[in-house]
Amino acid sequence: MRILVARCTVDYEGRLAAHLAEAVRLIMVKADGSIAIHADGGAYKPLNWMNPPNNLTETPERWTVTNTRGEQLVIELLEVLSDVTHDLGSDPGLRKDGVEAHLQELLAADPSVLEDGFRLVRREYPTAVGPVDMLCRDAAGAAVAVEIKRRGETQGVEQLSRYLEFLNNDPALQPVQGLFVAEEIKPQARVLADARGIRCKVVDYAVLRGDRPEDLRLF
Amino acid sequence: MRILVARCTVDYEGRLAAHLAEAVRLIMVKADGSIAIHADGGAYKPLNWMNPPNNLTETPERWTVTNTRGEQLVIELLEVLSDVTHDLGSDPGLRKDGVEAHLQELLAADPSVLEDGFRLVRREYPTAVGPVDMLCRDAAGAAVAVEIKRRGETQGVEQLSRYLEFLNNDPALQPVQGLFVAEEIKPQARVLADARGIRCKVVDYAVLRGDRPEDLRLF
DNA sequence: GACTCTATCTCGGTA
DNA sequence: TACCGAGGTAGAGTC
Repeated sequence: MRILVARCTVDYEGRLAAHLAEAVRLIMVKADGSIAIHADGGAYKPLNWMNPPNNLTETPERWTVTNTRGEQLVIELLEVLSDVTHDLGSDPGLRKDGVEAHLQELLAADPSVLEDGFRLVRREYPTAVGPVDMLCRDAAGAAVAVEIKRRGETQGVEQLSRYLEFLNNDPALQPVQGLFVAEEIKPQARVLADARGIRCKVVDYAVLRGDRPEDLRLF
Repeated sequence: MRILVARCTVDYEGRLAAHLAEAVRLIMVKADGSIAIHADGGAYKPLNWMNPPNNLTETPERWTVTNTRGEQLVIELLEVLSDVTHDLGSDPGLRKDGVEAHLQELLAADPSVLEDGFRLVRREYPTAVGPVDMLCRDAAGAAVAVEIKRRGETQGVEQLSRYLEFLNNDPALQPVQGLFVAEEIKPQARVLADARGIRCKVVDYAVLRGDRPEDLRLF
């Protein structure tokens, strides 16, 4: 990884046009050829960047970075304050716990959490417009399509609506109800779900995993 | 900005749990207190990060970063290869041209571009499921809900469908037609719009802005 | 390669 | 502050 600190201006032409006026910034060139330009604020996003693969043409005053999609980044170097290179080696990568996939696994393992008497028919139940996260039968034997999200937004309700539209064309299943499950459900998503006759259920990943019994959450 | 290159392990506990095994990485500490940890690949995303405001507790072997939302990042420093600090000063920021907002402004300024006789009722017209980009009346006085995108995809059509569903419940407006406007409309989006009775209109930002007259685009 | 969906999305706007 | 939507979304998985 090459780390440059320099007073510079930057121009990007590609999916849109963007310009950075003169200032001191960090320019990171990674082993895969990617380039990122950071200011001294905002943890996550570089001001400008180019994803690999890139072609870098370098002169002392100007770097021109192009890629195969017709995007171009031009860095005018007015003053280089530092220019160092470190060999970082490869990274073992990030291990995560608590994403939507884990939520799905826990709910599939015990669907009765969603409602008494629920039993799982199939995970990733296929429809013509994509797979439903879970298809269940309730205590009365009626089919229920379950869509699971970490954050419940209107988009997820739309997704479930589409699945229900198709599932309700299957004589072996119909009528199919909808259940929208998330750790957090936004007001607009709830309004839309109500309008579509879809029920909502909020769950807690930590509780499902058994870390914190439900009654302890009162504190 | 402080730039550390170090062999380290990292643990994050917050919106989810994540772990990074031992490796050499770049640790960036910005003036606003934000922290980002980068590997030598992937231009954009740090492996781990903490957004400001943060509280950083530092010992030679361990950094503990916490914020007000109960998130915590712990960095175990096994070997520090470099530790430098640069004063970058403030950044004038990024100027962008060609985003959706600019498209909206130009169309709001002259809705007749969309169709002869169109006049604007209101931008960001509110509904229970979110605001429509523009509500217009056509030459005959009929209401038209307009959704504007840079890239027209099925999602945008779904969005407009949702608005229309609710707008058509308003006796003062109904019947409300839909018009989907974008610089580029994907085939699938067009098919879906047709199926929903929504009209499509392709516009060109440069032409609207007046840079390039329509007839010059033939070359 | 194109399409789909998630994300510790980030970031900006607004009520 | 919370909510909403755009983004050069990026990045991962699937077909």
